[in-house]
Amino acid sequence: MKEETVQRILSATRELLVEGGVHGLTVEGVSGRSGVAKTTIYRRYRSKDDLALAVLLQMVQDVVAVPELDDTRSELVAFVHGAVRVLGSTIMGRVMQGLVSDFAADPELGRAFREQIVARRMAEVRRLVERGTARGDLRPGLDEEMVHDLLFGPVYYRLLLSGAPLDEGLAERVVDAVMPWLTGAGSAEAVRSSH
Amino acid sequence: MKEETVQRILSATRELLVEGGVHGLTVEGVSGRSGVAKTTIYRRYRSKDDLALAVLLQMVQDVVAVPELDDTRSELVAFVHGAVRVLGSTIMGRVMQGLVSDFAADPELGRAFREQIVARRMAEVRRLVERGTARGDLRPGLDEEMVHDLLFGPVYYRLLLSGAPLDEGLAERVVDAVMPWLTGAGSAEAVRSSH
Amino acid sequence: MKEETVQRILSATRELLVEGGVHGLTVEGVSGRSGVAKTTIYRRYRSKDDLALAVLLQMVQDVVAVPELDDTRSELVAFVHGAVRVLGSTIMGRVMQGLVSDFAADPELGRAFREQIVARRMAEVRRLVERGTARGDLRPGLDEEMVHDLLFGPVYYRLLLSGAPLDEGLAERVVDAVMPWLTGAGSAEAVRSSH
Amino acid sequence: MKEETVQRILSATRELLVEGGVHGLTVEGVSGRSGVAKTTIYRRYRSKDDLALAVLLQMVQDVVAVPELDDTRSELVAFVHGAVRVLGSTIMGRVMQGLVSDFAADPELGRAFREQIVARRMAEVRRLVERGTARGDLRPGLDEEMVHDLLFGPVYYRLLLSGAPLDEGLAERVVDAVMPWLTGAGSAEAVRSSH
DNA sequence: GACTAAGCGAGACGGTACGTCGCGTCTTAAA
DNA sequence: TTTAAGACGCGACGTACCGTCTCGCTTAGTC
Repeated sequence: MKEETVQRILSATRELLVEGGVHGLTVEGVSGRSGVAKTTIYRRYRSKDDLALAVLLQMVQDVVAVPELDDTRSELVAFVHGAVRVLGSTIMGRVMQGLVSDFAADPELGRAFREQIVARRMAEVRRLVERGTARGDLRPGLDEEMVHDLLFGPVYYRLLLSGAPLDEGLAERVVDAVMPWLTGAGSAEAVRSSH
Repeated sequence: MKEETVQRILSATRELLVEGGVHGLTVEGVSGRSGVAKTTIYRRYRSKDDLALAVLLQMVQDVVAVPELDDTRSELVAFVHGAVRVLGSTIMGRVMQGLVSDFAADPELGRAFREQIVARRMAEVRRLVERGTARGDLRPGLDEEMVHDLLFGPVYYRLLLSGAPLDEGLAERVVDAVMPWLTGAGSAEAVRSSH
Repeated sequence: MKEETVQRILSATRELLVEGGVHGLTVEGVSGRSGVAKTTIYRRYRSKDDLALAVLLQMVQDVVAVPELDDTRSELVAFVHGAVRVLGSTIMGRVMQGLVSDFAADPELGRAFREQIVARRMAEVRRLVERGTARGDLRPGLDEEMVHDLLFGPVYYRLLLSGAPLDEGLAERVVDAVMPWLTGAGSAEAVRSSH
Repeated sequence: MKEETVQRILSATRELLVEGGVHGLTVEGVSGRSGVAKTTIYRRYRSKDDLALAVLLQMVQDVVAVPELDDTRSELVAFVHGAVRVLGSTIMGRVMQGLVSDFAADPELGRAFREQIVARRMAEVRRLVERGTARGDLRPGLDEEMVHDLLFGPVYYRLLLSGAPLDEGLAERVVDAVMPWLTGAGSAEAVRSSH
């Protein structure tokens, strides 16, 4: 399969996504704009969501990587901030909004998304948590999945449901809210016994 | 419009939502099953999403209410657990999955959802936080929106993206993770200075 | 269903048939030329062959009728000549050529053709033969189906296979060749014993 | 082109024709089943009909030949019966049904068919008529083309249009119906003057 | 025995049309 | 007036084959 063809498809897809989101994306449109036959597109992508996902994955490749910093809090902020930025100021936000319903409707697609994005993010969380624990920044015994959900849940909640802005300080505010639990400064037990 | 007609429409809609989610919901189907003409349905609901939203709102009416309990932690757990339960074990989960993309695509719809559901939940959060602060359960100066996002973000993240289960203990785990921050047991400053 | 719509469809179909035969007939083309949506066409006609058949039937309505004449030979000539003329000098010839393969491929279509055209023609043959026998023009005991096949077989053979022309005198030549058998002037037995 | 390749192509074609007629024949299918590349097939056959015709011709090679018998009637019966049999009980019937429309659509193809099959049959008719006339079995001055049309027209009419069966006795019935005219036992003039 | 030229397999590709789905609009007649 | 009934235009879907093309890999035939 010709590499050039793939690139033409993805470029056209990206353009159409910018212009009208996943909703405005049609295989016919991509075919028209890219000059690639509809058949050829279907040869490679099962559906228009598959196409959109491909673009999304292309954009996310580097988002997951988090540089090693001095302290865990900064690393977490950088990590979350990566998501906030890409979701808030690129087309990825709109694409995510448009795709999310299809993750549930098309199991294959959902699986792809979870494997490519959620799982990677999860692995990164695990790595950061381990490093943080080793450093003594974090308390031992953390439930990494919960860490993950708490860090990114709020971000996606805003993007998908509440409509609240993904602003600059968001990542920091989220991390700071979770930090006390992460460090164990105020354990659940302590809290429960505090009244 | 006759009340009975509305009820027949909504019943049929609910049935179809159960059977095939938002994706399997078609105005034609509702018309066929309810015996109400398509025209009549369109007179009342701008689109099929509008219909689905109507059903969703109907189901949510009572979900937001949280009984007054002895301590704030229990109240929060009850509050979050309400969402976990309704999203995890009724059709509301599937309906939400199916609707969420349309909230971004159809502004009117998104606005309706935010006003009817997000805003109510937000108000409830505000009420709980105020009461908790008054009681001394919570520290003063909390950012209610962040509280809201932290409590519900993880739940929706699981439902919509990670596919992780909405299990029984989820609400409690989330609340316990946020509590330290809520009580101020481990302030961000404390954390930052802890290394 | 609006009568006007049907007429627009059939007119466009007829035009396209004239221009390119059944091969050049496409539902999309009919839709484009008639201004009737493709969907609507499919609502009424199962396939493009069904469409072509409809046009063909429309043209044939009056072909089968044969006026009552003085003698049977003239009636038969008129009958066969009707077919020769319509197949040789209208689009019906091309349409028949284009459809015939589909009669075998699509049973429904073949059945329709046989019921609407073959069976009617057969009935007419039967009528003519009976009248002829009653008159004394024809011998009794004729196998009407064989009469039918002998009168029209050669015409269609030329149209579909040999490519020989459907000229003016054809009907007469065919009838005259069959007449001896029809009248019994030279019975098969006589022939067999003649050498 | 290697002879073996041709054979593999034709075998696969024959199989596919058996399974689904001309309609079920696709170049892609032939390529797949024969293991011969599509390109190679197109190098040799202009279209799928060309392919089907090739198979058809291969089968017909020996059908035209008629053994010399004692009397002309028997020869004609044998001749017609050859066609009835091959069309009625081998794939040739289905192939003919499938190809006939293409004879009109593709001039090249139609010409090939007429030259290879119709013309040969025509020549054979001419030969039989000449011999029959010489023998005194047939009257002089016969229009051989009409003889041809009358003998085979009914057979193809049944195959292609009326759907009537190509049964055992058909050839004999057809020949017996034409014999009076062939022998001149009842001349057209006689018939016309008979009332 | 190496060297070219042709024939071939593999399969990507542009293209046309297919027949289907569901949308939302519109018209008509009855209640 | 409101409704049921349903025809309609429309846009897109995903599929099937078509016939063309390019690319290496054989495989002879030629020097």
